[in-house]
Amino acid sequence: MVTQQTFGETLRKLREDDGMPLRKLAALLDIDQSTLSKIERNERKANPDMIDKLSNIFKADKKELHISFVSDKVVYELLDEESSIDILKVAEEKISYIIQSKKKPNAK
Amino acid sequence: MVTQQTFGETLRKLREDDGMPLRKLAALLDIDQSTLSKIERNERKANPDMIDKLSNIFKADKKELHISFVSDKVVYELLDEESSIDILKVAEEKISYIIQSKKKPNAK
DNA sequence: TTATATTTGGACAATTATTGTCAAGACCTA
DNA sequence: TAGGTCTTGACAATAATTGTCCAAATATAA
Repeated sequence: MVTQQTFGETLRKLREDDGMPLRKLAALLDIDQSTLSKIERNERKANPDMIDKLSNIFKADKKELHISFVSDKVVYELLDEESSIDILKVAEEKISYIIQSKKKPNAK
Repeated sequence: MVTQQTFGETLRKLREDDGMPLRKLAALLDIDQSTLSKIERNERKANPDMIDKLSNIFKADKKELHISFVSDKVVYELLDEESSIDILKVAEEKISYIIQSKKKPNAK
């Protein structure tokens, strides 16, 4: 398994592997270059709209980018938590339960 | 394993099992009763300060309440997501990686 | 060195989200 | 009806997020 990196790190790698300057990518994404710089260094959260554009520009898998993006938000929320792994387990149970109830809506 | 319930549902159960009216619990927590009503029905997020008070009032396990509270926030963030389980897995990997790097700060 | 390109930092207003509060309405039980 | 309980919706105050600008810093090349 690949060592997990943040969305920003992923983005920076995509861009640098492509040899594209930050300034140009920012223009393509129609955002300020300082904003993009901050996103790549995890100082700011990305905008979900970016994902579609990024996957087109760099021919990257859209779903992977999306998962990387949202999981970053989750991690950010748990950074100061002690029991973060336990919290994720419980969150997973809750979500599984919600998904299940959607499938069998008449279950009590 | 107990079927997972939301923080609000847990709270309402604690209160009703105790036979305490919402109005009174709101007073003990020093919040408006309409706010508490909304929290119990998951219309609003609870304030983390509530957890200490609740564990004292109902002699409930503070850590469990805390995990229930934070995991709710995570679930809320993933409600509209399709790949929520995948996202949680990735989030867990990222956090494990972060925890690990804290233990061995000189690892590359 | 100088010149040029690139990236980062900090401040700021504008927008959006969250929070606490209130009062009225709905619900229930006697 | 009356009394207690809970819910609803609206609102202002506060806090968080977002996008933008421009100067400072860093890197690259000549």
